[in-house]
Amino acid sequence: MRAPVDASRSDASRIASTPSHECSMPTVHIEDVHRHEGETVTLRGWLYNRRSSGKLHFLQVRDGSGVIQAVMFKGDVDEAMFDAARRLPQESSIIVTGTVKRDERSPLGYELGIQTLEVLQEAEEYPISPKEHGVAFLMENRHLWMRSRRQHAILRIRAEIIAATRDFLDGEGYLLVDAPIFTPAACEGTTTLFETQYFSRMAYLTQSGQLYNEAAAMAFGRVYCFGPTFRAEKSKTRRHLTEFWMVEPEAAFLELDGIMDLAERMVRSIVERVLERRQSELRLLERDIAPLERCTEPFPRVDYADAVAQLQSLGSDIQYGDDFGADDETILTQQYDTPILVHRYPRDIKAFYMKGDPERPDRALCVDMLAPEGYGEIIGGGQREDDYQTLHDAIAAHDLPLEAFSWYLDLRRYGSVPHGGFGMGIERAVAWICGLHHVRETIPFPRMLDRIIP
RNA sequence: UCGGGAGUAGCUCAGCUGGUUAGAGCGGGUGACUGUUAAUCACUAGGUCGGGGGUUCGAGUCCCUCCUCCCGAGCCA
Repeated sequence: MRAPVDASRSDASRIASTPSHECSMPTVHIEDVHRHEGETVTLRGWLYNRRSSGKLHFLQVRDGSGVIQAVMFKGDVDEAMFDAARRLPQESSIIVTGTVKRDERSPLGYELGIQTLEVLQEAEEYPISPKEHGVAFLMENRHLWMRSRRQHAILRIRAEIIAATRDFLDGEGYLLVDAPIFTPAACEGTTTLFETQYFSRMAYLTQSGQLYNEAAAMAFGRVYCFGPTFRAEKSKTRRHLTEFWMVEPEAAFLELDGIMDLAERMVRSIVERVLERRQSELRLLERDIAPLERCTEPFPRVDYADAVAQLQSLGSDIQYGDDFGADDETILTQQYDTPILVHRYPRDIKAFYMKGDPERPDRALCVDMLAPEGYGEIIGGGQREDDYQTLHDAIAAHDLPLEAFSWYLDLRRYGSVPHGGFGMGIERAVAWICGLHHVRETIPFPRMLDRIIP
């Protein structure tokens, strides 16, 4: 669909020299131009930036797959086209046809010698200029900020991490069985839930697919769910979103050591795949990849009590029984080169469904994976309580409504087995792997305490 | 929710102990330039100093209040 032409507006509408967007020349994506050296091709995209030098214009053209410099010589095109190109605003939508030329001066290695330029829409003055901007302004313009190189790199790595995660779990024999988003009650009593009207009653947005995953694991053995989760906590930190994506594998007959093995192998395979396929994106983000490359080494497994003792010797005032503060996590992970697995936290600070450690009854068979470089917890999981009466009592002790959990208790009545799993927060994993300061850039449209627009 | 910080041109910021007509760079517009890489150079337009109230001869500047955003804590993935 072409925008209506305003005859009074400009030269731009007059320079259209091709009758349609389906052009006679082969239309290619910028990421593929290296396969068309010497050929005349058509690119469709947007004007990323422009520089001029008298009788030639350098148009940076982007099409989502990459950016290429298209060069227009005054002698090669008619005067109206040359003049229109000179005044074409940033982010105008365009179709350019020209010859692909190898050029050592180009970062891409190739340039396009322009023969024709068609303007689909002359953009209004674009708010994001190729200069510095503040985070608040960029977040307000997130729908446009997505067009920038840096955001492309991050969101491509996000997609790679998601693909790598799914490929890993599929390869391990785990079946995708997604959990619902509307839920009747809390999965974990502690966290604040978003309420929503569900016809004549209230419902809540899920904060974890785990309970449903346990049902699926009893049906299929090894399963995972992958979807958005919601936390209505008033957390304002660089690690928190109110809507975030989580992948949660869960398996029957999987006990704590197996859970830790699975988490470690999964994270390693994700990191290796990003290092293998997203080198250029990591480079653009100026990510130091040395810490990522060390993830091929085994991840240390640290007992909670040993971690507390270690923290105390490093000057923390943490006491046995406390959860780690943000500083504690940072100090602890700085002692290691790889992610670490901290296991067997006190039961009192963990959710009701965690299974107790038979050897140390005050502790749970649970594990958190803490990323290095101060990125904190990226995985939390553990073995689930599989005894009917113990679970029943735990639900009651946490003041949770038993009737809402009757189906969950059924899983302990009909062939209960030891089982467990974990959840990995996608955005935290992306922030760590990309080396970002804040998770808000790791998701296309972040939802935070004070931001729901755009 | 608590503790700190910030709101001045489209953007990034300067503006001193209150003083006359509020500045710069970038971006926009106009012009110059045949290899620019956040191009450069010249000229030019652009402001309810976050909103409201107060103190004062006089407020961008001081006080009160509200709003928005940033950083950190708690909680968590």
